[in-house]
Amino acid sequence: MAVNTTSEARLEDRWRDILSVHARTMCEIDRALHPHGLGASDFEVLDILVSSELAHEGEHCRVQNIADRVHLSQSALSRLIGRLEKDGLVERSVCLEDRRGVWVALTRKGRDLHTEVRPLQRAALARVLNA
Amino acid sequence: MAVNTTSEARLEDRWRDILSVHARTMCEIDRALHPHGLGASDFEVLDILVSSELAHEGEHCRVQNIADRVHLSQSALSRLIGRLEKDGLVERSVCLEDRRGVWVALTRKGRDLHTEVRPLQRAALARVLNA
DNA sequence: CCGCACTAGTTGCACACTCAATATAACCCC
DNA sequence: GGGGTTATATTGAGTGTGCAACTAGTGCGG
Repeated sequence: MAVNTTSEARLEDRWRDILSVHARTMCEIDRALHPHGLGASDFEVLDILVSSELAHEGEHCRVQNIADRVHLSQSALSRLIGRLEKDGLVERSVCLEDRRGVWVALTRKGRDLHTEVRPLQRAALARVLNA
Repeated sequence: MAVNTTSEARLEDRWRDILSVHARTMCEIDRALHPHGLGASDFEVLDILVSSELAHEGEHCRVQNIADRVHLSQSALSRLIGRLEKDGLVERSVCLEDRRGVWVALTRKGRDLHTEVRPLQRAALARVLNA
């Protein structure tokens, strides 16, 4: 039982740690990106789109593919993409081969903004995670 | 520069890891506690109150002391305590020695609910963190 | 070919969160 | 001791999120 309670305590400590690091990093990223009109999740989606472009040369990416990589509900992601589109950072278009799906593609503006703010996000990561 | 880019990539990977573990654990805890009318943050506050009771024998705790331990804004915490009070789990009273502050004390119901759901939260932690 | 189950994405709704402003109380220094 | 500053907690406004319901499209089996 003693073992059990100490292992439980370790788990708790670890969880507290995760909570703390998560909160501080999130906050730091938001602070760095907010002046550019982006939140942490917005950047994450932009980042995924860029890396996806590099990976398979395609300019577009299904919403589904983004959803797999980001920890957001379908609806939150849908609205997030809606906001990015409204800001002219991405474009949506129906996927012809499966008309249930929609393609999401970066615009020039989106790509530019990403290259602009990427260093800021990385710096924020470094500040908190290397502390 | 090569060093720089790989260390950056490590940072990114670590961040992705934190994000993933955080999301899954949060979700698991919420799922376990929701049937009892609590969210993860609610439980965390209850847990803090219990441990504070054990620590210095006092039955009450300043809002400030809770705020130091939980990653929420002042206003979010105030409303959270308001909800707990509405549900009869805690009681608020003005702090006599410093009348700016307010005491927060567990009710019997709050203590009971905590002992009831604590194992569930621990189990959720174990499920995700030991995976 | 039609129906039926399944998948992809969006929308309505409720709710918790943050930021900024506010109220009240305490501290402090002249 | 009174006026300015700081500390503590609450409230108002705006926003993002998750759940559940919904629409549209696919594909399989009879």
